[in-house]
Amino acid sequence: MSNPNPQTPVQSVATDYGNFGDDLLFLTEDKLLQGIELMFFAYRGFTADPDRILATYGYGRAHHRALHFINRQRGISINALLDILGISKQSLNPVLRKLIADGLVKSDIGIKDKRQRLLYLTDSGKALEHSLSTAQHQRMRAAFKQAGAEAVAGFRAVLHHMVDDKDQQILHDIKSNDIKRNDNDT
Amino acid sequence: MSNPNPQTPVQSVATDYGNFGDDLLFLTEDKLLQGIELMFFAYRGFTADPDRILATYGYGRAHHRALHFINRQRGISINALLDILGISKQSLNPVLRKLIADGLVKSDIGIKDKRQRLLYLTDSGKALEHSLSTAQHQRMRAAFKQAGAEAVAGFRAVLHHMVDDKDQQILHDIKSNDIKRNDNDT
DNA sequence: GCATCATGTCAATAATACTGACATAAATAA
DNA sequence: TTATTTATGTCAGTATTATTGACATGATGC
Repeated sequence: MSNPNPQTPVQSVATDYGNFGDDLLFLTEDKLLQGIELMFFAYRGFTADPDRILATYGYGRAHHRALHFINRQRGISINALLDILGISKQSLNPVLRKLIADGLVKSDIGIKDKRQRLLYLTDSGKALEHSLSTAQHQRMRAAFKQAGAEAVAGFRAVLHHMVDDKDQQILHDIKSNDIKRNDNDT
Repeated sequence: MSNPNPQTPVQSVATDYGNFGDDLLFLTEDKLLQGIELMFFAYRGFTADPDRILATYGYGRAHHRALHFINRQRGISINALLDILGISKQSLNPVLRKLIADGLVKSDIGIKDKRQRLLYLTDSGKALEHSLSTAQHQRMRAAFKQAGAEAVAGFRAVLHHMVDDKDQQILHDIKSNDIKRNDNDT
């Protein structure tokens, strides 16, 4: 929106280097603008299916995120979960309290450090998490399939570069917690 | 997360067709899971810079979205804006009221239909919107540049397929409101 | 004239976040 | 051992963004 009047086209390249050819056309202002709007609408699609399921159980997106990362890192401590979620403990508290009260999450006292509470999904927690991730996987799988393998690699590359520096370490840690895979990772 | 025990790797292809080769490895469960987490962290990065700016002015993300789409479709009606944002008029009301009271948005009576209120940014509205979009463009431009033109095409393709059907028309309408461009779109 | 439409507004509620303050128990440093 | 720090839990107060329901006004269209 640096263009004061979008009724008239601006195809200038959005760099300090000037435009030396069609190879930089993907950096034009209108391409960036479309990227922004795609992020907005795609994220809405991304959350739509889980949101519908959550609503029927009386949960929200915050519960989803907690379930997701507890499932992802079984036995995660409260502090580690707070770091990933990027919220205050006072914000997480009622979410976690409800999940524990409803029997979806259990909290064990830490082994090495007895101050810690280590979080796990119960069977019903796993069941809900599974139904949420299934819905989300379906949409993503469909998008991946339609776009193709090469597009998916591009999608991953761009998103990865969009993640804030402070979150890169978290993202890395989560992945290194993963199973060693054949490593076609990029 | 359909895998009951993520400690053990599952490389099965996430389709009904079975795995007939490495060409479908981009659809494995762990690739989908990474895609989901990338969306989560990338969206957080995507909103981080504008959020910081908005906070200094006492505005939130809802104000940002309103400013963005009013700037994008100058003279947009309340109803059209509500359709894009996907919220109730009661939710938009206080947001818009504040933006108008603060002199960032002005609302004119419709020309053809005098019931309508057509929304425009004032000069100071344009200024704030510009500072927000500049921050967001910078991050996206950096991500685009680092990932490269081909990756950006893939990013766009995947996100486009992730947008909900009900939003595809909206996305299309917004784009067709754009200036005719050389049309290297896809 | 009368139903419908576009908008505005009030009230009540909910989810999700924040800060500040204080408590407890465990670990660790002095 | 004592003192401090750390991990967690909780209460109170507040803000943003959303919801639904209800009602009002003025313009449009039949």
